[in-house]
Amino acid sequence: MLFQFQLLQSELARVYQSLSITQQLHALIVKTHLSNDPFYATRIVRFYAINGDLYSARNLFDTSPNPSVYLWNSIIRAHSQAHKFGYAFSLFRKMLRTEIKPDNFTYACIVRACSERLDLDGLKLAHGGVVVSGLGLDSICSSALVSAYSKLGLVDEASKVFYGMPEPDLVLWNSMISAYGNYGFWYEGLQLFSEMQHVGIWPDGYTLVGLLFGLADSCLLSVGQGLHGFCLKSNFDSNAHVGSVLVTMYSRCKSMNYAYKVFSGLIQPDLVTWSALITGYSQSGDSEKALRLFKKFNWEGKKADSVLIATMLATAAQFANVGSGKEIHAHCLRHGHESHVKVCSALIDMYSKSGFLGLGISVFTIMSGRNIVSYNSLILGLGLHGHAFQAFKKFDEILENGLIPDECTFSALLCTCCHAGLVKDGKSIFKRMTVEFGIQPRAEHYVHMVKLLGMGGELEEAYNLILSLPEPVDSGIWGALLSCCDACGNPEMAKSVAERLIGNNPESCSYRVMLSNIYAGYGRWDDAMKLRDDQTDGKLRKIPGLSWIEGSSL
DNA sequence: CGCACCCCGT
Repeated sequence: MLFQFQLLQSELARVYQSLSITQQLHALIVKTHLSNDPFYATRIVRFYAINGDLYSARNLFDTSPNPSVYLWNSIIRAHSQAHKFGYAFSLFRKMLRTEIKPDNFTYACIVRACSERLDLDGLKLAHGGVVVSGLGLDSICSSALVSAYSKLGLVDEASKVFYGMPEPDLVLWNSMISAYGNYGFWYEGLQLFSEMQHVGIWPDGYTLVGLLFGLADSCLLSVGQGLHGFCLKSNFDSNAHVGSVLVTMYSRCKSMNYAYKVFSGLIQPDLVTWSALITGYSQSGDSEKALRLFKKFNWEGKKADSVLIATMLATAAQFANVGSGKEIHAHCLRHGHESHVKVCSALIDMYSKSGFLGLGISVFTIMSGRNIVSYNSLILGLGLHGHAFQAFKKFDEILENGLIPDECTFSALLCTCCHAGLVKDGKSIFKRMTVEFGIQPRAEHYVHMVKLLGMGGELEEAYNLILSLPEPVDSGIWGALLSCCDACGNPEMAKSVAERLIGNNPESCSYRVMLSNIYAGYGRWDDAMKLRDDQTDGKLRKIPGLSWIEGSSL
């Protein structure tokens, strides 16, 4: 019987995902009473989880007499990977009441779950649990904590965890480099890149993905090329993720020739990589090429997802003619993408930009399963095109239909007010959101409020609003103020605010990038380039062993 | 006997 289990298990590995083989295994261990051994139960629970049958997994778990820590971990992980966080946490609480103590894997899973459900309070509690359990110096928990804090925007918290570790392993270095990368702190990333090699840890594909992603928005082509050279030398370029982030990096730097070169060197570019390239062309204004590539993508029998479809609709919106937009619309009806929020709002956007707002509204009208999310898309669609009155009418309709507006609804309404310059209405809807609907404003709401005030000429009030927020203030909020200053013809204020930010964060380059992008957006190329040069000026030389990065050519 | 942490697109 044991032999039969092993046979079936190898069969399972061969066929990759099979619910029926899992069920056979399950039946087998029940028949042979092997299900009393948590080792077998653990494997089956995992197989059920892979096949998305949480009900059977839970059933097996509940009938297991002596769950081991492994079995607990797999059932908790099964639920949290399926985003059933409520079940995952209640299982965890149940586990705490048993003899079995959670281990580093349990906490890593819980920590990750907290970050995915954007639960900072939960994360802090879990962090406390980690420390109390004596796992504060565990590398697996620490990596999970670094990533989780970074995902919730708390890079400083992440670095506190990182620097608390006496001897970080490769994964921990990677987590911290990615954390910096997520927020465009490329300089900090490169410093770690140098340090890790100094202490004898060799980077892998993850390291490079984190570094390159951090570079993508800063338009530092020479540094990107240097790292690209490093990838080639270390054979990381065959790594699909590295290839994908290289395409993204070059695309964002508007260097489509390089992006295409990397792309065509990949053996099997995946959906994400195709999207990165197509988006690159679309964003660089070459919508013809983006459309041609999308057709090629389809000819090769590949399946687009809703994100790519939304990108294609945005691409089609760039054409004066509504024809290709309608083609993409037909494509998305054929493949059932029209139920996606992003696709719907892209459709509404595409039609209204092509001069057919009516068609956009009818997309909303005929779509099935209209909910608060679809209302949000429509409100945003109306708002983006200056139909503020209709947008507010739709808001009333939401309330009349007994739907409950969410934070995105208010985001769309605030955005509407921004576009229409309705400062008073914006202020009042912001107040209603917090007072009447009890919604805690998020960074995006403040971004809209800052823009609303700023574009209405009340730069001082916008500035004071930001100063009244608790630290750390999201850099996007500052970015909104900076672009308002410039748009209001007050680039001097932008400069002084940005310089103050740069002064307060001398080690961080992201504010330089922001100010540089503002200058670039207004065609002030000299100012922009100077700031970008200032980013690297002398800085790379300060990092030991990295002087090769700049000026290395491919 | 063995679960695992880090990475890509608007």
